[in-house]
Amino acid sequence: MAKMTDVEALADRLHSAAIHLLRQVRVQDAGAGLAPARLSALSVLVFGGAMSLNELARAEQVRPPTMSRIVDALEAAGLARRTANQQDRRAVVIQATEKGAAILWQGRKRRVKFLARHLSRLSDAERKQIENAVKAIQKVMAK
Amino acid sequence: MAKMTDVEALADRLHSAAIHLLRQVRVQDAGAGLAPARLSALSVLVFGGAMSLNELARAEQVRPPTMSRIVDALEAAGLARRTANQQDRRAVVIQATEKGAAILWQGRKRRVKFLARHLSRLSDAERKQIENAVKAIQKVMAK
DNA sequence: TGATATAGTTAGCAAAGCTAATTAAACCGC
DNA sequence: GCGGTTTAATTAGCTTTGCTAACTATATCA
Repeated sequence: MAKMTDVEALADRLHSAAIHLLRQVRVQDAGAGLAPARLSALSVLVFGGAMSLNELARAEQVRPPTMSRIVDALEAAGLARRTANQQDRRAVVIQATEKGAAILWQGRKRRVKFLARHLSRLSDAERKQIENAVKAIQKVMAK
Repeated sequence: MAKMTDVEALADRLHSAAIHLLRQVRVQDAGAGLAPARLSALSVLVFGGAMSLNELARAEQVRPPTMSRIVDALEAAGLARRTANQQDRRAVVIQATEKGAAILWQGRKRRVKFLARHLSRLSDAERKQIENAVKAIQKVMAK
Protein backbone atom coordinates (compact mmCIF):
# COMPACT_ATOMS: atom_id res chain seq x y z
CA MET A 1 0.00 0.00 0.00
CA ALA A 2 1.39 3.27 -1.14
CA LYS A 3 3.04 5.36 1.58
CA MET A 4 1.15 4.66 4.76
CA THR A 5 2.13 6.10 8.07
CA ASP A 6 2.67 3.72 10.96
CA VAL A 7 -0.59 4.76 12.55
CA GLU A 8 -2.42 4.16 9.28
CA ALA A 9 -0.89 0.73 8.93
CA LEU A 10 -2.03 -0.09 12.45
CA ALA A 11 -5.51 1.23 11.68
CA ASP A 12 -5.63 -0.99 8.62
CA ARG A 13 -4.68 -4.11 10.53
CA LEU A 14 -6.99 -3.33 13.41
CA HIS A 15 -9.86 -2.91 10.95
CA SER A 16 -9.08 -6.18 9.28
CA ALA A 17 -8.79 -8.04 12.58
CA ALA A 18 -12.15 -6.70 13.75
CA ILE A 19 -13.82 -7.83 10.52
CA HIS A 20 -12.44 -11.32 10.73
CA LEU A 21 -13.25 -11.68 14.38
CA LEU A 22 -16.87 -10.68 13.95
CA ARG A 23 -17.31 -12.86 10.91
CA GLN A 24 -16.39 -15.92 12.89
CA VAL A 25 -18.47 -14.96 15.87
CA ARG A 26 -21.51 -14.35 13.71
CA VAL A 27 -21.51 -17.98 12.65
CA GLN A 28 -22.35 -18.85 16.26
CA ASP A 29 -25.42 -16.66 16.17
CA ALA A 30 -27.05 -18.85 13.56
CA GLY A 31 -27.90 -21.23 16.39
CA ALA A 32 -30.13 -18.64 18.04
CA GLY A 33 -32.69 -18.97 15.27
CA LEU A 34 -33.02 -15.20 15.31
CA ALA A 35 -31.81 -12.92 12.51
CA PRO A 36 -28.83 -10.70 13.40
CA ALA A 37 -30.56 -7.31 13.55
CA ARG A 38 -33.28 -8.76 15.78
CA LEU A 39 -30.79 -10.40 18.08
CA SER A 40 -28.84 -7.17 18.35
CA ALA A 41 -31.91 -5.06 19.10
CA LEU A 42 -33.06 -7.58 21.68
CA SER A 43 -29.64 -7.35 23.29
CA VAL A 44 -29.99 -3.60 23.69
CA LEU A 45 -33.39 -4.08 25.29
CA VAL A 46 -32.16 -6.73 27.70
CA PHE A 47 -29.05 -4.83 28.78
CA GLY A 48 -30.35 -1.30 28.42
CA GLY A 49 -33.84 -1.88 29.79
CA ALA A 50 -37.11 -0.52 28.46
CA MET A 51 -36.88 2.38 26.01
CA SER A 52 -38.70 4.20 23.24
CA LEU A 53 -38.50 3.23 19.60
CA ASN A 54 -36.38 6.25 18.75
CA GLU A 55 -33.94 5.48 21.52
CA LEU A 56 -33.66 1.90 20.39
CA ALA A 57 -33.18 2.97 16.77
CA ARG A 58 -30.46 5.40 17.81
CA ALA A 59 -28.72 2.75 19.91
CA GLU A 60 -28.66 0.46 16.90
CA GLN A 61 -27.72 3.25 14.49
CA VAL A 62 -30.72 2.55 12.37
CA ARG A 63 -33.66 4.67 11.20
CA PRO A 64 -36.94 4.50 13.07
CA PRO A 65 -38.89 2.70 10.30
CA THR A 66 -36.26 -0.04 10.22
CA MET A 67 -36.48 -0.47 13.98
CA SER A 68 -40.26 -0.39 13.91
CA ARG A 69 -40.23 -3.45 11.70
CA ILE A 70 -37.63 -5.23 13.81
CA VAL A 71 -39.76 -4.64 16.91
CA ASP A 72 -42.77 -5.98 14.97
CA ALA A 73 -40.86 -9.20 14.42
CA LEU A 74 -39.69 -9.41 18.04
CA GLU A 75 -43.25 -8.89 19.24
CA ALA A 76 -44.58 -11.51 16.85
CA ALA A 77 -42.02 -13.95 18.25
CA GLY A 78 -43.02 -13.08 21.82
CA LEU A 79 -39.56 -11.71 22.64
CA ALA A 80 -40.47 -8.05 23.22
CA ARG A 81 -43.52 -6.00 24.09
CA ARG A 82 -44.77 -2.52 23.19
CA THR A 83 -46.70 -0.64 25.87
CA ALA A 84 -48.09 2.88 25.95
CA ASN A 85 -46.11 5.69 27.51
CA GLN A 86 -48.54 7.47 29.80
CA GLN A 87 -46.49 10.67 29.98
CA ASP A 88 -46.24 11.01 26.19
CA ARG A 89 -48.93 9.18 24.32
CA ARG A 90 -47.13 9.50 20.99
CA ALA A 91 -44.34 7.29 22.27
CA VAL A 92 -44.17 3.57 22.93
CA VAL A 93 -42.22 1.77 25.63
CA ILE A 94 -40.46 -1.29 24.31
CA GLN A 95 -39.16 -3.97 26.61
CA ALA A 96 -37.87 -7.51 26.36
CA THR A 97 -40.10 -10.31 27.63
CA GLU A 98 -38.85 -13.06 29.94
CA LYS A 99 -38.63 -15.31 26.94
CA GLY A 100 -36.65 -12.68 25.03
CA ALA A 101 -34.18 -12.26 27.87
CA ALA A 102 -33.74 -16.04 28.14
CA ILE A 103 -33.06 -16.45 24.43
CA LEU A 104 -30.62 -13.61 24.49
CA TRP A 105 -28.62 -15.02 27.38
CA GLN A 106 -28.30 -18.33 25.64
CA GLY A 107 -27.01 -16.69 22.45
CA ARG A 108 -24.65 -14.44 24.30
CA LYS A 109 -23.28 -17.35 26.24
CA ARG A 110 -22.67 -19.29 23.06
CA ARG A 111 -20.89 -16.38 21.43
CA VAL A 112 -18.76 -15.51 24.42
CA LYS A 113 -17.79 -19.13 25.03
CA PHE A 114 -16.79 -19.48 21.42
CA LEU A 115 -14.52 -16.45 21.64
CA ALA A 116 -13.25 -17.47 25.04
CA ARG A 117 -12.30 -20.88 23.69
CA HIS A 118 -10.07 -19.15 21.17
CA LEU A 119 -8.64 -16.65 23.62
CA SER A 120 -7.81 -19.41 26.09
CA ARG A 121 -5.16 -20.65 23.69
CA LEU A 122 -3.19 -17.46 24.30
CA SER A 123 -0.79 -16.75 27.13
CA ASP A 124 -1.79 -14.63 30.10
CA ALA A 125 0.49 -11.90 28.78
CA GLU A 126 -1.20 -11.91 25.41
CA ARG A 127 -4.62 -11.74 27.00
CA LYS A 128 -3.45 -8.85 29.11
CA GLN A 129 -2.39 -7.06 25.95
CA ILE A 130 -5.78 -7.62 24.42
CA GLU A 131 -7.42 -6.30 27.54
CA ASN A 132 -5.33 -3.14 27.43
CA ALA A 133 -5.99 -2.75 23.72
CA VAL A 134 -9.73 -3.07 24.27
CA LYS A 135 -9.54 -0.35 26.90
CA ALA A 136 -7.60 1.92 24.56
CA ILE A 137 -10.00 1.32 21.71
CA GLN A 138 -13.01 2.00 23.86
CA LYS A 139 -11.43 5.19 25.08
CA VAL A 140 -10.69 6.47 21.64
CA MET A 141 -13.78 5.33 19.77
CA ALA A 142 -16.24 6.46 22.42
CA LYS A 143 -18.37 9.26 21.03
CA MET B 1 -23.61 -11.33 34.15
CA ALA B 2 -23.91 -14.58 35.97
CA LYS B 3 -20.58 -16.23 36.79
CA MET B 4 -18.25 -15.45 33.96
CA THR B 5 -14.65 -16.53 33.92
CA ASP B 6 -12.01 -13.89 33.34
CA VAL B 7 -11.44 -15.14 29.83
CA GLU B 8 -15.16 -14.96 29.10
CA ALA B 9 -15.35 -11.44 30.41
CA LEU B 10 -12.46 -10.49 28.14
CA ALA B 11 -14.15 -12.21 25.21
CA ASP B 12 -17.30 -10.25 25.91
CA ARG B 13 -15.52 -6.92 25.97
CA LEU B 14 -13.46 -7.71 22.90
CA HIS B 15 -16.62 -8.63 21.05
CA SER B 16 -18.31 -5.43 22.05
CA ALA B 17 -15.29 -3.31 21.13
CA ALA B 18 -15.12 -4.90 17.68
CA ILE B 19 -18.80 -4.20 17.06
CA HIS B 20 -18.52 -0.56 18.04
CA LEU B 21 -15.36 -0.02 16.06
CA LEU B 22 -16.83 -1.44 12.87
CA ARG B 23 -20.06 0.47 13.27
CA GLN B 24 -18.19 3.73 13.27
CA VAL B 25 -15.97 2.78 10.41
CA ARG B 26 -18.92 1.68 8.31
CA VAL B 27 -20.26 5.22 8.38
CA GLN B 28 -17.19 6.26 6.40
CA ASP B 29 -17.98 3.75 3.70
CA ALA B 30 -21.22 5.49 2.84
CA GLY B 31 -19.10 8.02 0.96
CA ALA B 32 -17.95 5.38 -1.52
CA GLY B 33 -21.40 5.24 -3.09
CA LEU B 34 -21.04 1.46 -3.18
CA ALA B 35 -23.11 -0.89 -1.03
CA PRO B 36 -21.14 -2.74 1.67
CA ALA B 37 -21.15 -6.26 0.24
CA ARG B 38 -20.02 -4.91 -3.13
CA LEU B 39 -17.26 -2.86 -1.60
CA SER B 40 -16.08 -5.86 0.38
CA ALA B 41 -16.08 -8.20 -2.60
CA LEU B 42 -14.25 -5.62 -4.67
CA SER B 43 -11.67 -5.38 -1.93
CA VAL B 44 -11.02 -9.12 -2.12
CA LEU B 45 -10.58 -8.85 -5.88
CA VAL B 46 -8.20 -5.92 -5.66
CA PHE B 47 -6.05 -7.42 -2.92
CA GLY B 48 -6.41 -11.07 -3.78
CA GLY B 49 -6.24 -10.75 -7.55
CA ALA B 50 -8.37 -12.53 -10.14
CA MET B 51 -10.31 -15.57 -8.97
CA SER B 52 -13.31 -17.76 -9.70
CA LEU B 53 -16.78 -17.04 -8.45
CA ASN B 54 -16.65 -19.90 -5.98
CA GLU B 55 -13.37 -18.69 -4.57
CA LEU B 56 -14.71 -15.18 -4.20
CA ALA B 57 -17.88 -16.47 -2.54
CA ARG B 58 -15.82 -18.55 -0.11
CA ALA B 59 -13.55 -15.59 0.68
CA GLU B 60 -16.60 -13.53 1.53
CA GLN B 61 -18.32 -16.37 3.36
CA VAL B 62 -21.32 -16.14 1.14
CA ARG B 63 -23.12 -18.63 -1.14
CA PRO B 64 -22.37 -18.63 -4.85
CA PRO B 65 -25.77 -17.23 -5.94
CA THR B 66 -25.31 -14.27 -3.62
CA MET B 67 -21.86 -13.58 -5.02
CA SER B 68 -23.08 -14.02 -8.57
CA ARG B 69 -25.46 -11.14 -8.06
CA ILE B 70 -22.86 -8.97 -6.37
CA VAL B 71 -20.53 -9.53 -9.32
CA ASP B 72 -23.42 -8.62 -11.65
CA ALA B 73 -23.66 -5.29 -9.89
CA LEU B 74 -19.90 -4.70 -9.94
CA GLU B 75 -19.81 -5.48 -13.65
CA ALA B 76 -22.75 -3.19 -14.35
CA ALA B 77 -20.89 -0.42 -12.54
CA GLY B 78 -17.73 -1.13 -14.55
CA LEU B 79 -15.75 -2.08 -11.43
CA ALA B 80 -15.11 -5.76 -12.22
CA ARG B 81 -15.01 -8.02 -15.24
CA ARG B 82 -15.90 -11.67 -15.90
CA THR B 83 -13.77 -13.49 -18.44
CA ALA B 84 -13.78 -17.11 -19.57
CA ASN B 85 -11.43 -19.61 -18.01
CA GLN B 86 -9.84 -21.46 -20.92
CA GLN B 87 -8.77 -24.44 -18.83
CA ASP B 88 -12.25 -25.03 -17.41
CA ARG B 89 -15.04 -23.58 -19.47
CA ARG B 90 -17.59 -23.94 -16.68
CA ALA B 91 -15.68 -21.44 -14.59
CA VAL B 92 -15.36 -17.67 -14.84
CA VAL B 93 -12.38 -15.50 -13.96
CA ILE B 94 -13.39 -12.39 -12.09
CA GLN B 95 -11.09 -9.43 -11.75
CA ALA B 96 -11.30 -5.81 -10.70
CA THR B 97 -11.05 -3.16 -13.41
CA GLU B 98 -8.78 -0.13 -13.13
CA LYS B 99 -11.80 1.89 -12.13
CA GLY B 100 -12.71 -0.67 -9.49
CA ALA B 101 -9.23 -0.61 -8.01
CA ALA B 102 -9.23 3.20 -7.96
CA ILE B 103 -12.57 3.40 -6.17
CA LEU B 104 -11.46 0.83 -3.67
CA TRP B 105 -8.26 2.66 -2.83
CA GLN B 106 -10.16 5.84 -2.22
CA GLY B 107 -12.59 4.13 0.14
CA ARG B 108 -9.86 2.29 1.95
CA LYS B 109 -7.91 5.47 2.39
CA ARG B 110 -10.92 7.23 3.84
CA ARG B 111 -11.60 4.38 6.27
CA VAL B 112 -8.01 4.00 7.35
CA LYS B 113 -7.53 7.72 7.81
CA PHE B 114 -10.66 7.90 9.90
CA LEU B 115 -9.40 5.14 12.20
CA ALA B 116 -5.90 6.54 12.21
CA ARG B 117 -7.25 9.91 13.31
CA HIS B 118 -8.74 8.23 16.35
CA LEU B 119 -5.71 6.09 17.06
CA SER B 120 -3.41 9.08 16.85
CA ARG B 121 -4.96 10.40 20.04
CA LEU B 122 -3.43 7.50 21.93
CA SER B 123 0.05 7.25 23.34
CA ASP B 124 2.78 5.26 21.61
CA ALA B 125 2.52 2.69 24.38
CA GLU B 126 -1.21 2.27 23.87
CA ARG B 127 -0.77 1.87 20.13
CA LYS B 128 1.91 -0.71 20.78
CA GLN B 129 -0.58 -2.62 22.92
CA ILE B 130 -3.15 -2.53 20.17
CA GLU B 131 -0.58 -3.78 17.72
CA ASN B 132 0.30 -6.70 19.95
CA ALA B 133 -3.36 -7.43 20.57
CA VAL B 134 -4.05 -7.47 16.83
CA LYS B 135 -1.26 -9.94 16.37
CA ALA B 136 -2.60 -12.17 19.12
CA ILE B 137 -6.13 -12.03 17.72
CA GLN B 138 -4.95 -12.87 14.24
CA LYS B 139 -2.98 -15.77 15.58
CA VAL B 140 -5.87 -17.22 17.47
CA MET B 141 -8.72 -16.54 15.05
CA ALA B 142 -6.83 -17.72 11.97
CA LYS B 143 -8.09 -20.97 10.50
C1' DT C 1 -19.94 -43.70 -23.38
C1' DG C 2 -22.90 -43.00 -19.69
C1' DA C 3 -23.13 -41.62 -14.76
C1' DT C 4 -21.73 -38.40 -11.58
C1' DA C 5 -19.69 -34.28 -9.93
C1' DT C 6 -18.69 -29.36 -10.28
C1' DA C 7 -19.20 -24.17 -11.72
C1' DG C 8 -22.23 -20.91 -12.32
C1' DT C 9 -26.80 -18.86 -12.99
C1' DT C 10 -31.82 -18.19 -12.41
C1' DA C 11 -35.94 -17.94 -9.64
C1' DG C 12 -38.10 -16.86 -5.71
C1' DC C 13 -38.22 -15.90 -0.78
C1' DA C 14 -36.92 -13.30 3.71
C1' DA C 15 -34.43 -9.86 6.30
C1' DA C 16 -32.72 -5.33 6.83
C1' DG C 17 -31.56 -0.97 5.27
C1' DC C 18 -33.30 3.60 3.29
C1' DT C 19 -36.53 7.94 2.13
C1' DA C 20 -41.04 10.05 1.77
C1' DA C 21 -45.46 10.54 3.42
C1' DT C 22 -48.97 10.02 7.04
C1' DT C 23 -51.13 10.15 11.68
C1' DA C 24 -51.40 11.50 16.28
C1' DA C 25 -49.88 13.87 20.13
C1' DA C 26 -47.26 17.54 22.39
C1' DC C 27 -45.56 22.10 22.64
C1' DC C 28 -45.29 27.09 21.99
C1' DG C 29 -46.30 31.86 21.01
C1' DC C 30 -49.46 35.08 21.27
C1' DG D 1 -56.83 28.48 24.23
C1' DC D 2 -56.13 28.19 19.38
C1' DG D 3 -53.13 27.58 15.26
C1' DG D 4 -48.72 26.41 13.68
C1' DT D 5 -44.74 23.69 14.36
C1' DT D 6 -42.28 19.90 16.14
C1' DT D 7 -41.88 15.18 17.48
C1' DA D 8 -42.91 9.87 17.80
C1' DA D 9 -44.14 6.29 15.38
C1' DT D 10 -45.95 3.86 11.50
C1' DT D 11 -46.97 2.73 6.58
C1' DA D 12 -45.63 2.29 1.81
C1' DG D 13 -42.44 1.21 -1.38
C1' DC D 14 -37.78 0.73 -3.02
C1' DT D 15 -32.86 -1.52 -2.79
C1' DT D 16 -29.42 -4.68 -1.14
C1' DT D 17 -28.01 -8.94 0.63
C1' DG D 18 -28.62 -13.29 2.35
C1' DC D 19 -30.64 -18.10 1.54
C1' DT D 20 -32.30 -22.78 -0.90
C1' DA D 21 -33.89 -25.27 -4.89
C1' DA D 22 -33.66 -26.12 -9.50
C1' DC D 23 -31.39 -25.73 -13.89
C1' DT D 24 -27.56 -25.61 -17.61
C1' DA D 25 -23.18 -26.56 -19.16
C1' DT D 26 -18.91 -28.62 -18.71
C1' DA D 27 -15.61 -31.88 -16.78
C1' DT D 28 -14.27 -36.27 -14.89
C1' DC D 29 -14.22 -41.10 -14.29
C1' DA D 30 -15.43 -46.04 -14.39
